[in-house]
Amino acid sequence: MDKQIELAELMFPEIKETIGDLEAKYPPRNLIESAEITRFAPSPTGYLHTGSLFTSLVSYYLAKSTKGVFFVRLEDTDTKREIKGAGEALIKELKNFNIAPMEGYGTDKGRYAPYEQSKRASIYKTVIKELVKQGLAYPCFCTPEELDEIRQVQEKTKQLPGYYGSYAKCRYLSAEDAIKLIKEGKPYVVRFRSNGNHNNKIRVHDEIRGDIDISENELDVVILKSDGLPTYHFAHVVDDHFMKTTTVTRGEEWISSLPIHLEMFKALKWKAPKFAHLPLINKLDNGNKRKLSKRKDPEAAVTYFFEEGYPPEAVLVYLMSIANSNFEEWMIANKSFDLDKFPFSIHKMSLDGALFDLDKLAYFSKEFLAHLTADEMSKRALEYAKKYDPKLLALINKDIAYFTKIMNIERDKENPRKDYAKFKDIYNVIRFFYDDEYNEIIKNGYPFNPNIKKEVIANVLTDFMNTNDFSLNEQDWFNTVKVLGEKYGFASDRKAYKANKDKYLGMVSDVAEMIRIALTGNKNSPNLYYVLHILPKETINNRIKQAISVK
RNA sequence: GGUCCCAUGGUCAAGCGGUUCAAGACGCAACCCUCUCAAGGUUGAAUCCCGGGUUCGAUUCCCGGUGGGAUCACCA
Repeated sequence: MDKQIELAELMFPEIKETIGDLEAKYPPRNLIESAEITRFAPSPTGYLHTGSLFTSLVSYYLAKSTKGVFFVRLEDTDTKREIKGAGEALIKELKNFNIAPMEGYGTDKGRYAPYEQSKRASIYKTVIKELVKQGLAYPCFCTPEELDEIRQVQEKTKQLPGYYGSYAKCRYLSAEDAIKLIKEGKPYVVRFRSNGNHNNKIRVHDEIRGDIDISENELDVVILKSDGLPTYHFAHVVDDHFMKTTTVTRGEEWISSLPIHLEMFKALKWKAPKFAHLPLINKLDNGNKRKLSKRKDPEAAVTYFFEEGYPPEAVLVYLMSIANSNFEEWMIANKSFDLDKFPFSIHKMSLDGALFDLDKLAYFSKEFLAHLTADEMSKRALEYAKKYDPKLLALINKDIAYFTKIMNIERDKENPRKDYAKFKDIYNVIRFFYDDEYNEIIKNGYPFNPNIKKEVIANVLTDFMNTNDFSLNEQDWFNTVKVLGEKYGFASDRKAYKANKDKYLGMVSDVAEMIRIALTGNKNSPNLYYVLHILPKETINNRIKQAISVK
């Protein structure tokens, strides 16, 4: 036993604290019993993943709905894959979605600091030192080649792969031999000594899946890498213990390593937190469902939503509709997009992974954008354009009041227009309002109906230009269009036209189309009445003249 | 391949042994409305993976199969 202590001292001479000291340093939280402490623990290896956003959303609202705490911890122990600045970017993106951590990394709050694992090395070592003393962890000197060999043998003989039992050579090394090897300067990792048996089944409870039967862990997993940093398995156990996490929320892919974590909690005599393994968000690929992949799917990174100009609120609402399917009905019943008011329940989570549905996102997004005021819409569009859409920005910058007027078209109605699912859509819909863009649109001609004679079109448009009354309300104005049409042989309504097609050149919709094409260069546009009231009168006349002259 | 998870329409899903002709939403189709479009309204097509049990009765419970997913690193 003395030898064990000697070994531990040799491995961690700088560590003077004990686990007891740490317990004193990180006392229990002072919260009501039902409060859930959740966390988001990303590694800074890239942009925020849509799946991570989903997990964060669930974690955040689990904490919020129980008056608990949602904190963020940076899992930056993989120095090889780490991308500089990714941690800050992750937080920024999270905050953009209004999922602001209440504590930890990215905030100035939290008494369980540090919240970056790279700064917690001494904590992990303190725990490992004690584990070594107790013989529950040991140094392993096996080389990658040796490990490879073991695996090959196991594969050939169809045995459970991994470092365990008789394959775990170093677990049988005496403390003396280990001391000798360390003194010789042999590089090593630290492994956890498992007492489990793969053939034993244990029943564990998952907050959203219920009971799961899994095999005990038998592997002597690495807990401290040769670079002195812990592996995920160990860091998770230590951090979630000392940070007092009550429910670990993470992706389903972690279920298979749950036995490892559970065994470590047990070995350390710590109470394990509850676990909630969330379904993965999938994507249909060639008829097969698969995990949303950062490499293949643009929507896997949340930056995609920013670039396209989906409002974060809509993304969140969509994600919530996946998390709690009753949310959608609640949202409709309460006419509210406010997730904070929704009674979220982790127990209503679906068990299998949803396919990411951009159509549905677009639907929520249209709803959301349509219910913004024109000023809000305009402001947000400007923010978006500044970052991602220079063409749109150029238009907005000409005259923001003009742009806001355009955004206001039929916005205050009971059923507002739903032209935009994302800010990226705006440019194409509204560019005809600007002369340069208009000229660009008509460069290749006007899409006038070839069945109507050019001079008829010219006559109608000229007459319209000379007689249009801008002071009328929408209904009265349109009646004047009907009258105008009748003057040139167009039926004033569909019924009349259908009843006697030979008698007419067309109907009022054909007249409206002429005006529309002259004014916008397009066959489609928002309600003409509003277009006429936004375009300057001079512009209207110029465009009509231009349309007539070009033919 | 071993292990684990999952299985209701194209998608998200209600359902939790017996009035449900199996909700609702998105999408799709048709029609209505309509100056076009975006909407809005109405209607419609479309689902319980298969096979055994248990039961008077299974979409619902159990078992097996099939299918899909996840995981098997000094990555998280």
